[in-house]
Amino acid sequence: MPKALGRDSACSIARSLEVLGDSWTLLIVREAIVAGATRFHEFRDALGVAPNILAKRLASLVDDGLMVRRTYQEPGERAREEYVLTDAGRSLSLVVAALGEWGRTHRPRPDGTSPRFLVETSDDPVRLAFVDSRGGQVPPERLVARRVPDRERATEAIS
Amino acid sequence: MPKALGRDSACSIARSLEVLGDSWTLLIVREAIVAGATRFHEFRDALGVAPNILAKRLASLVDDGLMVRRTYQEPGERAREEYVLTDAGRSLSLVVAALGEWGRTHRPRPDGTSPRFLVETSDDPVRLAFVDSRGGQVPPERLVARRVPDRERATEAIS
DNA sequence: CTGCTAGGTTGCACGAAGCAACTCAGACTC
DNA sequence: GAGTCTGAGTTGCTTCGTGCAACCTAGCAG
Repeated sequence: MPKALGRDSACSIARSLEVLGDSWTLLIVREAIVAGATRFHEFRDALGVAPNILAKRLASLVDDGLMVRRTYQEPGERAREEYVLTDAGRSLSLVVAALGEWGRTHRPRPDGTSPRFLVETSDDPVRLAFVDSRGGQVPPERLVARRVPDRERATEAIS
Repeated sequence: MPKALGRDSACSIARSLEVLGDSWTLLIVREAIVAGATRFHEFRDALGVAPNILAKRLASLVDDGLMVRRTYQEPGERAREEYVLTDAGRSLSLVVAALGEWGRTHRPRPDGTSPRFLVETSDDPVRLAFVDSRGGQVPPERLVARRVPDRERATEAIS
């Protein structure tokens, strides 16, 4: 976690990375989104992460509002803890999908696996794409990037 | 950088994070994509990163094939180094855009700025979206995630 | 009352991050 | 031709987070 840009940079990417900068965090989120993991041991077994690190990361995710910690109890079992994604956490699926597509394309492995996102009702696989205001897809080569104040979007919508 | 999943995990996201896991790396890429930065001092001044860290990150980016280091010389100047994104580096725009949208939505700031991607010819702003095989947009709530072997995509295309 | 399992906590060792200071080489100034 | 400015780093030191292993605790099973 870089200290200089740190906690409340004006840049939205820096603010995202403040929460997600640690790579375990994104892997935990990936596991929750893709595999539906909710329990401590599911994350630990799937990722091979040390328990102290996992505890700290899960606590950060709860602090940052990406997950909620809930106590639940199955019949005949004792009370357990589970970690469930919030809306903010679930909406990281765009980031997870982008990372997955990039890794699959630019770091290919013959035996690789990737999270794929499918339409719930039809199992139709989906991709990530840039779309313009009329809903048409635009290839990345035809784009330019520019840093813009966030408020301009509201102004745009009004004017 | 997590050691356990580390260098050549079967998961494409873990492989992406192996390269991008350090948050400085993504901020450097962001700066190159959004601001078009190429020179050492441009990155240092924009990000406030310590020069030893920056030198190490840039070297990693070159090693990993996301950037190339080139010597150039402007007339009347001595030879300088510049760092230019490769295709692999430029295609991180999807990841950068996803992080920017997430930060803008879930970590809003009144004085925030975000990188926006615009269509080169028309200045029309674009968004990131999931699209199905027919090019229609699908909201994230209607998706399920599943881990799938990468090869199945090739098989899909054939069958 | 012993073991088993889920969900952690504690205690070190080591490597990376952060900061400041220094280097080096070419061009420009006087 | 001595000083100086500027870009592009390197070196040294300190501190903080990561990784590993070991330990702890609550409940249920036998």
